[in-house]
Amino acid sequence: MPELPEIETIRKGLLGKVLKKPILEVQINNGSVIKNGERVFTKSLEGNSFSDILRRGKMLIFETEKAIGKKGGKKFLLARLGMTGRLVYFDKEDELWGGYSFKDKNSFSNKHCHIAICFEGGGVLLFCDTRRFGHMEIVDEMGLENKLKNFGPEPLDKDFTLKVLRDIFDSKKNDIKAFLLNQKNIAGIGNIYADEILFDASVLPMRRTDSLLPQEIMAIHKSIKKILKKAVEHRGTTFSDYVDSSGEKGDFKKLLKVYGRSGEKCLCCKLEKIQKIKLAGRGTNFCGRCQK
DNA sequence: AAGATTGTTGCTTA
DNA sequence: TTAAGCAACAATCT
Repeated sequence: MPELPEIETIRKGLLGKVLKKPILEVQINNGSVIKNGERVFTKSLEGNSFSDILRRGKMLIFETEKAIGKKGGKKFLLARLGMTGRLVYFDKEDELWGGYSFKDKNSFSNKHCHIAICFEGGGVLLFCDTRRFGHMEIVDEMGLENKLKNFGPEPLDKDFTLKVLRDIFDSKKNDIKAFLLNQKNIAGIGNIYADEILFDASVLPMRRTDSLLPQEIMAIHKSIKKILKKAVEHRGTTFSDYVDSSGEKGDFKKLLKVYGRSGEKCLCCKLEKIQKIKLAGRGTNFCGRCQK
């Protein structure tokens, strides 16, 4: 599942590949992944280029160079990858991991490849998504502002202090697992890292937020920073589908301590087996001995 | 062959 | 007004 570390890895990879390159054409294989009309989408991109790529939580923001359209103002391409979305870039002559290719007009190699953005010089950015939870969307500055309102703070920013986290906890009463998954509280944490963070902080996922002791909140704050930072350094986790913009897998899977390890022995106490329950509608893995 | 997989939204309820 | 809880979505794998 692409979460903050995976999206950040994709962002950094694409920065060196697509910036400032003129977009020659946009090919659409399956328009249902585009929230705009296909014409608006294509018109906003063709003849334009990307001047920067930003990230907010799990959302990628491609800033375009030129203002296009009567109203004026720059447009932004928003990309959300959902569960199985991929954004892969390759030059025409390259063979790509997973067997994707895009050689000529309307020749998508794979039915799960939905959009191809073709650059001058032969480079192609492909948006693929088997389960189609992902979306792409063109917004103007107002639209972008509205989207950004839905996100809590960026957990790896310096501004995300212990005090900030404490303030977000105020008036919340759900379990800590659901709290971490809610993008309005903190941006970018998904199911894998929520479980890993809580294991690292030695806090049980079903604990109510209003029952947490000050030192437990401190531990959670520390673990959020630690786990996400380490996962970014390892270029994310590939559990099933995730690959980066070059088609490479992430390296963090070998450092997972609870996610995907239910029934196996806890790596910390080496006694208890990792349990799996359902919380906030999601599979939730934890050690009943190490987490309190 | 039914059930599990998860990010996000939108609806209902408190 | 704000938060919690949950179903729905989509396709594939076990």
